[in-house]
Formats: sequence, structure tokens, C-alpha cells
Amino acid sequence: MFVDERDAPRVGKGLATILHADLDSFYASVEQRDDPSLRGRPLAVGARPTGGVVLAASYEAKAMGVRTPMNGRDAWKLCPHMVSVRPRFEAYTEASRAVFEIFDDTTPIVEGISIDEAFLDVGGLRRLSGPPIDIASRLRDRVRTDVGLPITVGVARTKFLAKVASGVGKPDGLLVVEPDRELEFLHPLPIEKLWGVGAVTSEKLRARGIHTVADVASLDGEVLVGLVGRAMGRQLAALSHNVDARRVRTGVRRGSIGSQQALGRARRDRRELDEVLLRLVDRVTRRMRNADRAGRTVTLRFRFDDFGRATRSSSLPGPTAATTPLLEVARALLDAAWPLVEERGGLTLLGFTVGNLDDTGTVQLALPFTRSAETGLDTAVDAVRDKFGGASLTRASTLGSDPEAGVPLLPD
DNA sequence: TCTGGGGTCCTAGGACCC
DNA sequence: TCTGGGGTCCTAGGACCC
Repeated sequence: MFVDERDAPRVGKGLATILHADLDSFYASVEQRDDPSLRGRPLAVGARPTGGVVLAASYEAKAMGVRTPMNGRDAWKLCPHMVSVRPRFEAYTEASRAVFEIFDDTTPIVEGISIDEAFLDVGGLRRLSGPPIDIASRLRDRVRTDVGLPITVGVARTKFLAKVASGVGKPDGLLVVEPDRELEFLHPLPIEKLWGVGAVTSEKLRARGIHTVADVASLDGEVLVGLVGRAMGRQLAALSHNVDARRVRTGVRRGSIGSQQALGRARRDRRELDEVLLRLVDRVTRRMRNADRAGRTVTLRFRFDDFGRATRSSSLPGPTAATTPLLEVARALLDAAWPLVEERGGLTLLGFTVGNLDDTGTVQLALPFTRSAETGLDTAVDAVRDKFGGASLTRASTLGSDPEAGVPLLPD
């Protein structure tokens, strides 16, 4: 079914040229790499015996049943001798960057999925770099040697199969699904392996006696659509019949940038929440400007004391990455939602997201300007407009503090 | 006994335009 | 005064993923 041998049979139509590379227990592995005393021990990142949630568990902890995102109490019940460390997100970002450099050095066709996961298409590299299994093997060696982290790679003809293969191959493995053994590999899998099948859909399907991918494949398409909806029904039907034509796409940009903050049980008044909101808006708009992105749609996310959730959103006429207009919209949304917040017994989480992210097409003019230099900015904007035609040129002026407007913006 | 922070995609109803 | 279809955009919610 899947092999680890160089002389594996390669029969069937199409070739297994898509790699899914997935770092193992990423955060926990970085911690074990950086602190030898943690190696070989059950480790939870982010949780303590008294609370918090497990952001990542080492394989020693996973062996005891610890999972993400289990809460600390439950986790330590399962694994009393587990060690706890605080997350160090900068270290993870840096490790991720180093690993993606190796991905990019392997093939130009890399599609990042998350901080620790990517698809690579190595189809055009046979002459240059050898067969996919060799490329995958070297990739694993390099990540291990150069970055010091274990990584599992699945190799298959489609994205979905490559992804499933890496999941089955974990930890620290390499699995190839040969094109002539795909259905044999796919059909016995539990439905939860299908993309899009989470707790709700899984329950729905299992209640109808549908437990494996083969069960899904045997279902009439219309019945499936009736059961789980149009888009999901079609997707599940396709995947279960081993149809997955998605390419590995480069240059995918995300559609939204957001930040949220858990608030605990203590009730916050409107003023305290405004401070939280300001921090969130500042953090997000800063990230937007660093990424040279602008957006139009502001969404506030609420979680209430009773664990209920709600969102409120509003769109601006055009995209911006400036703090002030986005903060204004966010405040208006919070004002409008305030009666609901009071009614539901206060907030336990507040989130701020900017969506409808457009490529601004703007060169960010890093002009250190003061209020008196605003006219200078206008001149610069006019110059850019003259040069590039600038039909959709946006002037995002208020990046720094604006004490006169009474808006306590954080320094940029 | 209640949990984090970052995202994506789909659905459905209403407003609005032609 | 009543009635149609098609399309887009917006908002809110839900499911899902890592």
C-alpha cells in the first residue's frame, strides 16, 4: 500500500508527485530541541496542571492520551508526570521560516497550509532531483539536520491522499501511496479522515451507519447532498471516489487577518473592553501594514459567559490598513452589540478581524511624518498618483498617535 | 468542568439594481 | 396595482482545520 523502498512498483495512471510535509508535534518539538532536559519526556506546551489548554503535546505525552486542545486538568489526569512549558511563539515562527526555506529550496511549487505544514509539487523535478521518494527523503534529512526537527512526509498523486499519508506516517516517517493502490489505501479509512468531516458531520453520518470512506463511496450522491448540504456532499462524494483535482497553488494570500483575546470570567465594563479592543486593533493593523495588505470588512467576535458565540460585522467602502477608521468601525460595532453583551452576562472573549483583504497595490511610503508633515504626505501621494495613474490609490494617513482626536493610539 | 489563537469555506436571508 | 428572473453585495452564523 505504501512503501518506504526505492524499488517500489510504480504502476497506474499519473504519478505520485505531491508531497505533504508536516512537522511533528511542532511546538513541543521546538521546545525539546532547545532544551535537552525536555527530550524523551511527556511535555505540554501552553497548559499547566491547574488550567490552560494544551497547544501541543510531545509524542511521549500523546502516548498517554494527551491531545490538543485538551485542558490542563484533564491532561494531567492522564499524564501526571508531564512537564509544562510556556509557549514561545517567536521561536516557532523562526523555526517555521527555516523549514519553509528548505521547502522553497526543494521546489518552486510550495503551498503553505499553516505554520507547520505545506504541500510541495515535485512533478517537474525528476530529471533534476530524482524521483519524489528521494526528494522527500532528502527533505526530511535536511529539516532534521539543519533545523533539528522531525518531519513526516506523505507522497501521493493527489493532495488529499498525500495529506492522509503523512497523517498515517506520523511520527517522523515517510509514506508513499502508489497510484495503483489508492483505493485500497483510501476505502478502509474512517470518515473522519475526509477533509471537512468534523464532529458534527461525523455524528450525522455515523448515525446513518456510515463509518468508512468506502461507505461514503457507496452512497448515492443526492442522498449525500441531502444529508450534509450541497458543497459538503459533493466534496465528500468526490474524495470518497478518489477524485481530487486540486493543484498545489503558490502565492495564495490569506483573506483575513485577526486577533482575539480570552478575557477570563471577570466581568469587564465598557471602558476596559475598549482598551482590549484598542490593543487588538493596533496589533492587527500593524500586521496588515507589515504584510502590505488592506481590508474593508471588520468583524467582531464575541464569546459570552454561557459559552454562546456571536459575530458582528460591517464593511467600509474601500480597503484600508489605517488604525483610526478600523477602530471607529470596531467601536461602533461594540456599541451596537453592547445590549446583547449585557444580556448574556458579559464577554469571555473578544476578537477583531479584518477581512475582504485586498492587495493594496500600494507602495507603502514609510514616511516618518508628524501632523505638520501631513501636507508632505499629500504631496507624496499625488506624486505616486501622477506616476502610476493610481485609480484606486488609498491614502492611509493616521498611522501614529493622534492625541488631539482623543484616540490613544499605540506608537507605530 | 468548562478552553487558545490563528484561519477557511459555506449557507441563508435581505437589500438593491437591472 | 401587481408581478418575474438574475445577479451582486452585505451580514450573521456555523462547521471545520491546525
